Amino acid sequence: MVNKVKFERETVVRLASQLFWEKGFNATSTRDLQDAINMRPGSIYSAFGSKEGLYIESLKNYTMQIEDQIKTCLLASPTIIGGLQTFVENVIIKDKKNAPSAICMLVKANCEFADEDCCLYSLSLDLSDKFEDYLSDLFAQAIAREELKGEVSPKDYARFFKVQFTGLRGYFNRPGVEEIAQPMIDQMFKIMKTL
Amino acid sequence: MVNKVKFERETVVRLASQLFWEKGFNATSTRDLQDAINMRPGSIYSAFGSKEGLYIESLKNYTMQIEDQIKTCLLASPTIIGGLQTFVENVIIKDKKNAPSAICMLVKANCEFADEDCCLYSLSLDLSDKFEDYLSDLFAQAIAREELKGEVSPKDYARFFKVQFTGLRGYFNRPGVEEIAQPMIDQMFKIMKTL
DNA sequence: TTTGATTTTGAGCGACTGCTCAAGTTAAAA
DNA sequence: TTTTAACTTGAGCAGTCGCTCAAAATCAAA
Repeated sequence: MVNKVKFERETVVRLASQLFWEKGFNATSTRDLQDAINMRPGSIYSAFGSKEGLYIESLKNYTMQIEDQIKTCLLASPTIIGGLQTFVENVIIKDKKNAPSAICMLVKANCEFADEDCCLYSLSLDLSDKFEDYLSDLFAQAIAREELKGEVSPKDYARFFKVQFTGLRGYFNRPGVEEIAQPMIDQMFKIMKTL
Repeated sequence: MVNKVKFERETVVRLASQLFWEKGFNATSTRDLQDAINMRPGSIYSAFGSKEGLYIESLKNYTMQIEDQIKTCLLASPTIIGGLQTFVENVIIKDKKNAPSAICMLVKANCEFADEDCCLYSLSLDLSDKFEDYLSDLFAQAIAREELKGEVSPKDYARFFKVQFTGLRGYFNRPGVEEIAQPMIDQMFKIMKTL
């Protein structure tokens, strides 16, 4: 090889991810992306093939980051449910100031792509399924550790978690409701333990 | 007056509403709209001022239709909570086949417009607030009729309802999970009664 | 029937879109 | 130092966008 790429793929994808997360796929122009990731069209298209290609990699990267964030919370908590609650609090309360949007990028993707044949729509479903599976595993462990009663299946806990988490993030996607976030998260976990 | 408009404003706005709801604001081109509402650019722009103007009227119309739908359910039910549950079941289960999207158009709007200065973003917040107020009134009545315990404020019930409803609609925005909708809605209302 | 204010039409403008590719730059290997 | 394959650059293409406006069509009133 006589020459190497000059950009760091991971860094570039994270930057693109931030922009796509904030503005959505359609409202992000390739010029916006050029500025955000500091690459010219030729380089972008040789590295990612298309705007869609870059979006795909951005969305996968986003999902990976979410799972990493959960893993970090789990390591810092003696219980799985406690770790999950910290994660939810971090996302809804702590990160809110800096995050590109209060709403999950996966949910935004699922909202934006109406056509069921659209490959970005199916990608959002695939990643969402994988995330649900990951959550199911966690809840299975939580049941095994007797953190939860287990009268309900791990899958049902995962579904409940996703519905609550998505609903809450949507509700808090606006200014001036910060003070009620903590009690609503407390309520979510209190209810979960009674399922 | 020497000449009258030939289109029916209500019909046109409903048609536009369907298209905007399905595809979102950015992904709906003025050509798409022309075809959907059967009007030429000149007529559209003299009647609505801009694509944004038509969207604003469409979103307001959508919100009005939702409240009408709730009112219909309330009239057919002896209790307020029963009427609300029928409404939720209609939206999530019955309407799913025909509706442009499983996700509320207001939520889609709130997702799509990232810029806080964007007037469509503030509109989505305004309409969402009004809907929450409408729900609060309903829950206040439900408490007065002793359908709910009332240890929690009407506003808190409204918030709970919105979070659950939005979360559920997001979860069911995909094929192949139809059979678990009813139990999840039952769960939502069961939990609400214990608040 | 004629008039004339009003509405409808659609060709097409300027701006912007995603993307291409020839020319320029880079740096390891010869 | 020269060579050369790989990478970067950015002018610019073809297509689409939101929107305008002169001309045609409409129809109640005169």
